[in-house]
Amino acid sequence: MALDGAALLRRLVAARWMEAMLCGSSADCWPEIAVGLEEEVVTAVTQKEMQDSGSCFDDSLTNLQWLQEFSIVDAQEQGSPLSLWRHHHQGPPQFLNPEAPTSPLAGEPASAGTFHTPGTPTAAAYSRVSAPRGASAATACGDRPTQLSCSTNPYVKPPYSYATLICMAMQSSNKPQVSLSYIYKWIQENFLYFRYADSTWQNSVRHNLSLNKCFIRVPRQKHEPGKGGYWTMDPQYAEQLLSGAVRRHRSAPVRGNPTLRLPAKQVSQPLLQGFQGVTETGLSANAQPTGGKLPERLKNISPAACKALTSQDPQFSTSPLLSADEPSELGSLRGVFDSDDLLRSGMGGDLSLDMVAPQSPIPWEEEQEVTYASFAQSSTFLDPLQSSLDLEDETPPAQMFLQSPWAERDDSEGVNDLLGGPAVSLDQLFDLGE
DNA sequence: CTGTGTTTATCCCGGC
DNA sequence: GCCGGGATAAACACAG
Repeated sequence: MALDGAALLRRLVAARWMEAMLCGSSADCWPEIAVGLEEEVVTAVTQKEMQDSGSCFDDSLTNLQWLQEFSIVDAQEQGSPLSLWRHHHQGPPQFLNPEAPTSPLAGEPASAGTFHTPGTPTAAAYSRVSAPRGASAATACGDRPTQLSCSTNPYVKPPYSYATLICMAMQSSNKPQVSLSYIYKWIQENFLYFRYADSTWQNSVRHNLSLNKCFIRVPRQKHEPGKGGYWTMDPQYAEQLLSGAVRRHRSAPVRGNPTLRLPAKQVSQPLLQGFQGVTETGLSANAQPTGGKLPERLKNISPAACKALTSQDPQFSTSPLLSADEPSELGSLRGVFDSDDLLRSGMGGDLSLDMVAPQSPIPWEEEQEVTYASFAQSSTFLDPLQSSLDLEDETPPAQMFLQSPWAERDDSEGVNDLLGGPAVSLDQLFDLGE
């Protein structure tokens, strides 16, 4: 799959932007981020050009001086880094296109330790989980401790209800309906927690799909191979959600976090240290005294590998901020990264939401009404009966898609073709018109 | 057998 | 304290 410079930069900027947003003391992070980002872009583009000499790349895209001038402190006044980019380049960035992949994961695998989810950084506060205490603090902002993201920290359960997660998956698909396996895949791809958690969360997803009236099962066509049906969202309930019927997710019990149920004797030392760190920072009060289950993937991690993992991967890094004073830190962060501001800036043309979503999970936490409104108004959720008529064969392309759902796609075989659904821009989703 | 879908029960938490 | 929403767990049925 071709990865042009535009898509590359889009992802890198988005990823670094989210890192900065989630960086607790990130007021002056951007210059550092920009330097690193510029190096990344140049390096990647060079490699790209070596691989594909036929492609041309806008030099302006690698000029990140605008980014170095950006300060998080000024974010609320200036808008996003993207707005600054526009200011410098006097026009909409060309790398913004609605054909963008539906997740930043394609270019930024979780293993890279970047933040994929522009969700509000309330996840850590939500579950009161901190990263392994003994882990090194690899950060995106020099030696500053990094706020941990629910998307990159396997200890932090996302602050979203399962219904929300399902909605997010549905939205990201740009498809009228999605399969259960797609929902699984999307959640796992976007939230590291669910990669390492045991599969009980999948039961919860199924439970939610069945129980929640928002979700409608669309039977698979008889001639279609495969198991199960498709799931879509009822616009009627989306409307209800729009009217405020949906509440924000309450603080979640921590009992579901499998890493917190690990019997000490089964846990390799770095993880155990992390577990102890977790329990020593106030988590124990919330933790359930249930028996431990060690996620299979973690069971097989040798101490050495685990040590390497925790020392190299920011997702396992520790953050002293995520402890007693975490709420206040996150509160301030939430203010900086307030999604309403994000939307307002998008309405003002300062921020193209295409960059933030729906390619990736939206900051849902604070403005679910808004985002659910987007569902109500989105063409993504169609009449299931009508949708079923338009259902395309999922099998071969879907298998490919599920194996690499966020892989970069050429326009010629764009996501729309693959997904069989209409492309929904964020302008449509959020109805940003006056 | 595995994945999917449904149902029931229980617990936790926040709001009232 | 009660109630509702959400999470978790489990059992069961069904289809491929």
